[in-house]
Amino acid sequence: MIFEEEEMDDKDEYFRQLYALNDSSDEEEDTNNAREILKQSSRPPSSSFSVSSHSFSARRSQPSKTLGNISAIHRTTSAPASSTSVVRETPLLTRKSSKLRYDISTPEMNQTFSASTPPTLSSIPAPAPQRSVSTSELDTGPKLNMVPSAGINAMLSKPDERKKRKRKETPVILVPERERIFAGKTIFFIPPNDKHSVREARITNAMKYGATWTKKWTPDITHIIVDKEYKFEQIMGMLKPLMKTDSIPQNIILVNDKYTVDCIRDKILVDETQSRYIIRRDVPVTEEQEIRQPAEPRKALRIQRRKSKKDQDTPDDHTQRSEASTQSQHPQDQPDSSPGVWLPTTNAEPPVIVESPRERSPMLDVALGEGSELDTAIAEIMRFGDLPLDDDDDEEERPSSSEGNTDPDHDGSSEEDLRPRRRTKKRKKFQKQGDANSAAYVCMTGGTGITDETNPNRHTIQILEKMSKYYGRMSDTWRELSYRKACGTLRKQGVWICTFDQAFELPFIGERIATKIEEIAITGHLRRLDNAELEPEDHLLKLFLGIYNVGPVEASKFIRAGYKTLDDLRTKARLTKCQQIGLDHYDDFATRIPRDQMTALGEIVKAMAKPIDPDVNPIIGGSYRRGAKDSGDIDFIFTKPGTTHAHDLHYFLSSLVSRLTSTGFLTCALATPSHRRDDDSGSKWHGACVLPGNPIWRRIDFLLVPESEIGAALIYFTGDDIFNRSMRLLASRKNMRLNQRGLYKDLMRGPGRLKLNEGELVEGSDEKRIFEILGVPWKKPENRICH
DNA sequence: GGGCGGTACTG
DNA sequence: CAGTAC
DNA sequence: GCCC
Repeated sequence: MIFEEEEMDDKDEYFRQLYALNDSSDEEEDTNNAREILKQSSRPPSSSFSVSSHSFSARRSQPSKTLGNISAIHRTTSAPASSTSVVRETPLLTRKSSKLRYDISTPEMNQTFSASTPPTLSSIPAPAPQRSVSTSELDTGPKLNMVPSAGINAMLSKPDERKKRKRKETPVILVPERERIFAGKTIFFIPPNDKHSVREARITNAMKYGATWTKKWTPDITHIIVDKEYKFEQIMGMLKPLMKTDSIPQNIILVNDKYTVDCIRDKILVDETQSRYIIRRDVPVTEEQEIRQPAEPRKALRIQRRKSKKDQDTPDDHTQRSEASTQSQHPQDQPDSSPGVWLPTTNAEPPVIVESPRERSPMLDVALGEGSELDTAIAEIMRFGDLPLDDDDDEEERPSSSEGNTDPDHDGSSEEDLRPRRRTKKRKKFQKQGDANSAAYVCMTGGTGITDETNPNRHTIQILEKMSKYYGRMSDTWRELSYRKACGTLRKQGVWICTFDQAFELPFIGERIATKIEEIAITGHLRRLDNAELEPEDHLLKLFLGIYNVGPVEASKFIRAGYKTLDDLRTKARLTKCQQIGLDHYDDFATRIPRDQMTALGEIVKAMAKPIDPDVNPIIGGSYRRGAKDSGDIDFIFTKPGTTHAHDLHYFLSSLVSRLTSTGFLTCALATPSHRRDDDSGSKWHGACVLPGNPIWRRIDFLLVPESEIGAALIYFTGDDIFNRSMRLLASRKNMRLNQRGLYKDLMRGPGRLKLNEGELVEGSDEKRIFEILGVPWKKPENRICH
């Protein structure tokens, strides 16, 4: 399929450049069980592994050890060679400039490529200019070489029309006229293409704000934006032949790539002479270069980014700051519902913003009452000052908030200690800790599953969800969980979370995820994910894990055995009965069930249940009860007044199942209540069913619940997962225990949180009471979507 | 540095 | 008990 | 991964 091919190419190219740029991705040293298992097994078969699998004693003697090792590896080892070697590839960029070639051809060099010609006048209506020109001529040939020695000419994509690769050409949508800070500016980027996604985003953004992008040297260039990898000498080497002079004209602003970012962020053309925009030199500054590239910014701004700002923070600044920051958001993102905030339409843009974004006047803090519109805007600016701008060169930022300083309230008291405490320790509101402090529990706030297109964080969530799933595949349980929780938080935000600080403030979003959120906001990608999904094993894992009853261990075994396709499994692998079914209906089970079909299925079951026992009350749980538009499977809870044991409903279940089976509604059983021990339980039935007229097999679950436990069971079967776990965790923090049977109190836990007793049942039948007792505000099912 | 929900069914 | 699923 |  052509499309995919192209996609691949794009990706390929993307990574090539990515690595070449030495964007030291924040490589985690995470590896994973599955991969490790695979690795282990890829050793020669003679290794101990095969022995252990054959010899009971060997296996017996090792098991825990093996596991221990694995998880140790899992945690601490550096990534597998394969991934590190790729990433660490050294940049080709720092080659000597002496090798620059000056073979710049002159002819049509003077043609501006600005997409749809300069919207020079800010009065131009704003027919979204297409960036088509700029992107249409992606060079596919000898992959564009970003080595400076190749010179600009080589960097320019050849307009050859060989296979024209169409790329999604998202037209640039201009921001409102008055925000077009780059209107009338013509920008020349180095390298002069948009092949690197980060640069592409940068260029697109600039154009959104009114810039004209030129890929060729023209007289009307006003700005040159240079990727940070380039040294001054290299640039001059490249530019001289174009300019035909030895120095850059006075009227052209030469800055590094932080410049546009800052300008857009501050909605103003920032002072380009700041040192942070200077392009570094290889050699100590020789000033025979009379270019307008001040070695030191003339205006010694004391704005040395967040640090200095932080240092000025007074203690009370803290409180205000944190208070404000939980409330304020980027103005343009404020949901109109919030009162007292700055709205884009109210053109109440505080002048202070433009004046001197970075120098906050203490006066302002005083002058503005809380809740004032400016207030939030200012808080925002203050946050900006705190931004870990995208400087990657002097890496090692983000000191991992490791200061043990737990009470931010009175630490700087003695003096403005210069201790660069970067951020008020991530202190989520809630200080009451006598009791389980509630911020940590999603169930307290619930979640609105605003997943639809209206959610401003949709894209970010999608990507983070992929990360979560990826880690799930890798059996990295805890990272998976973390990402899911982060998604839940993000989902609840009414505004677009696009900066590190913004994200970091939120519960369940820490340093690492906040960084990723910012990256996603800026580039639209997450390198870590792009990376991860490139791993070939990952595809297989994904494939095999899709089989019902195949988990990480089995899937790894399959991969280890060399199976590549589902057909391989069909013909070669030994599968359990359930797995066989799962395989046969791989696509079926992967297909979501639309809500109306859920309802239809429900009607069938209910109709069948009625004659068996009219008192039995069937409830559809799961995502359906949460109001989902579609579901992965359908869950039924059967309960009946007066029952106290699931056992009381066994007769019902067996009758129901046999009747539904005979009508052809149920197509198979995957797990049936065990009668092995007749203690109790035996309350669960898993299988598959079909909707008459529809060949797709659907997963269906039945759960028998005595009336006395229905409340707890509803919670359990309504979910979602994260909500449940959080409820249970909360319970356990209160020395209680919540399971699908009920809420128990006075639970004693020993070391290692071993259960010492069962606890005393306090509530099982009333869903709301359980919330109440746990101190959780009642949440309707549709507000329990946290994942 | 240790937590991370708690249970039921299969083989 | 390990593995899987809910 | 995040939180305590």
